[in-house]
Amino acid sequence: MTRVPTQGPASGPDDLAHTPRPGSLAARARAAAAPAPYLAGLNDEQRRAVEATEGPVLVLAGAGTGKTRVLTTRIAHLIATGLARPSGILAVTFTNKAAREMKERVAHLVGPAAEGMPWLGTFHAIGTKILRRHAELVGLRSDFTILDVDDQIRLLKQVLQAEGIDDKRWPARQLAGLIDGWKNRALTPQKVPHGEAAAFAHGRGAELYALYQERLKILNAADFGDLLLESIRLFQEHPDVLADYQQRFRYILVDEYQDTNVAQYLWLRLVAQAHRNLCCVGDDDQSIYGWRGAEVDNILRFEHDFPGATVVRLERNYRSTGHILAAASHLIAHNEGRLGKTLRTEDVPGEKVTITGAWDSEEEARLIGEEIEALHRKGHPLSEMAVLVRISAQMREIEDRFVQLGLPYRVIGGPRFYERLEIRDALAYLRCVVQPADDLAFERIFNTPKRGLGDATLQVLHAHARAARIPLMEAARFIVETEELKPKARKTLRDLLASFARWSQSLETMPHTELAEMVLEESGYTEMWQKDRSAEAAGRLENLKELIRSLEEFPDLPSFLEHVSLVMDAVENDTDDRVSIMTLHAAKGLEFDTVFLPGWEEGLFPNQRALDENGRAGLEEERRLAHVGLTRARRRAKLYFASNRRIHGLWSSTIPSRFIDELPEENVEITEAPVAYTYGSYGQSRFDMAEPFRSSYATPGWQRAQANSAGWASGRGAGNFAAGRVSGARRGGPLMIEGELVAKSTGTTSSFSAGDRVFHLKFGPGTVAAVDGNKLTVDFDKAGRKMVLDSFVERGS
DNA sequence: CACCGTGGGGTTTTT
DNA sequence: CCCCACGGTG
Repeated sequence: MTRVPTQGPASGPDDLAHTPRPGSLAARARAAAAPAPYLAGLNDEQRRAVEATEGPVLVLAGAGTGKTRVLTTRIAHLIATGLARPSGILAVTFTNKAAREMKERVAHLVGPAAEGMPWLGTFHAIGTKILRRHAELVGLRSDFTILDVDDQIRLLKQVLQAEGIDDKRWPARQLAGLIDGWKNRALTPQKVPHGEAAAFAHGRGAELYALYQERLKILNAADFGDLLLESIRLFQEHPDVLADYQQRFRYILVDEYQDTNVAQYLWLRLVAQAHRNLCCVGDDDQSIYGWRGAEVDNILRFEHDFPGATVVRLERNYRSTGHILAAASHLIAHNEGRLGKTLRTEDVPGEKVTITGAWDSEEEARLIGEEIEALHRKGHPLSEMAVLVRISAQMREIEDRFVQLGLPYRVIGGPRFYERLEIRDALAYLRCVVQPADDLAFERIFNTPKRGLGDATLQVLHAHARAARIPLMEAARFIVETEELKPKARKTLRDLLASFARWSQSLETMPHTELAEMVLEESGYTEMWQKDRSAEAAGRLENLKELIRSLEEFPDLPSFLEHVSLVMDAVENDTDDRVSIMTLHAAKGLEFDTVFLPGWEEGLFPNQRALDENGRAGLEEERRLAHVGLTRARRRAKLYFASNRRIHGLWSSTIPSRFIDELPEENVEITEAPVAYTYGSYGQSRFDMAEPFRSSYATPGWQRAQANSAGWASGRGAGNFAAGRVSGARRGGPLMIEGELVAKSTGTTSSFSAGDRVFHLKFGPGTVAAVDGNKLTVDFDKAGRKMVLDSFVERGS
């Protein structure tokens, strides 16, 4: 158990603040030793982390201990001392926001010298940059497209369909999840463990994964996982390329190391091998992305993986008051798998963490609203308050209440700008203009707005595209010259193709913002929303305008699209005074004066599913989440639990979270139970007991949770054995994704000649009258003379 | 081909 | 309870 001094005597005036007062002993000593201005104000450990430039370094930085400051100062130090040029430093973050922030802060410290830190960015951005330079070595072209999750699922659906797998029983989404997980662990299709592959479509998981990868290569596309996985493959298969980057990156820094997954770890290890100047900063107690493939083990094993590593612990917290820090530290001390840090603060004890029980979630929302209004009346800005929830579904009730109260709020996270329907449609148009071979983009918009081109038309396009191994739009160009489609569809499609050809031509001659506007206008996309009478339409039009506006910040369309596919968030400059509402996950890295934490109930938090699926590890991750939540607060942390909550529409009674039991008595204050609550005879907790603090695992909460999870487990997992292989679905050579029409043509030359007897699926038997490239004029026995594509006929008698 | 009704399923989320 | 995706109908 970690002991946390909450109000011990301050050890000296210098410890009270980041910056020693000028003239103080410490300041004078520092000035004498090394007058580098950027080092001023660092505490001893922070300074050690900055100055230990050589060899592997692990900085264990607890919440609020100045982690970003250490990273940025370290970069400044490397540049200022001449140890490295900006281009010789590799600095990796997880989010674009973190990358942006780091860039700004480095620039602030070292001025224009930091310009051009070309290798500061997210894992994925850096992976992309490297891949584009050597794309041909991994079977891509340098202009490969990056697929988002939507595209990925659409593509997988096609693969499943082609393989005759019922995507009801085996959803593409699920397969996408599996593949994602495999990629996170750097598993290529060949390396997927047999047992795991068996979990999908009767053991065909790995095979489908392989087929998906083939399709990606054909489309000249990479998904997010590939950005890393393919660069690993590049490094492994081309040691000369790897050696080049190893030499280039003299110093490597990694932020949020606890969030790295296996692929990222392998990638780092490859790149860091030569100089071994790898500095990882992280906090094992803030690892909350295990479900997404993050491996806490990476940080726990650092000293083992990089022998001789310097380990620096940053334990002085500059953010929270004593009570909050003590509560958070005691809570996290219940975890076993941790490196262990003892957070200290020299701040005042401050207010105790409050715990409030509500009758139901509605009352909980009401109490939070009232508290916020009370604080606001006392002069606390709303922007310094946040409500942090475990799952997004909790937000609506809170929002409803805030709306009723007229309390301004903003939801952080949620569907992001570039994920909105209208934005993705607009982007798909632009992708088609820039990259006519982008099949997934074309499919997305080819009937948006509705222009009468439906599934039937799409199937015809697909059939020819596959047979001829050409992109959809190219296939369409052939098809509109024949009579495969009904005249109406043919004309519509021809017009659409003509538009795209025109737009693509304007790429060179027209400013890209104007072009984008023109595309949306002429395609009828803008008009579609103008005509729409629904409530969202106006907002969508606004968003489209915003999209055009943001285009101005880029030199051309391709660089804009690259940015979008890697950076899914748009920068918010909302400076209004509003309360923030977000999930605990979204809150990592942020801080507020007052933090409201509703929903601390068994089943919700810790989340039942996390417990069911990951047992003890799941529980520990939930506890880290609780720790993250508490440590977001500077002055006030307010916990809530409800005795009744609606889960999937059904009311059920709930009991307080075991995490509440794990908070030390002396740091919390149980606020007056609201009247309604005393009527409830639900779930005993320490709130109605004489002796409140017993072992957590003996509480009714724990026992009930156990009972529940047993019940859940037994109710699951039956059935799933009937998918069967659809008979007749053939699988051919590597490029035969679908066992349909036999590929005979590569696009322009036909193997048919006049007089051949042929059979067409739609028109029946006939005789070839003339051949023009891949187009045939056929006299059909029943349908008369038609112009068709050779890929739609078979040799017949 | 478009619309509407039903049914199933429903953490957390970045890149 | 609420959102989505699919299947049937006009």
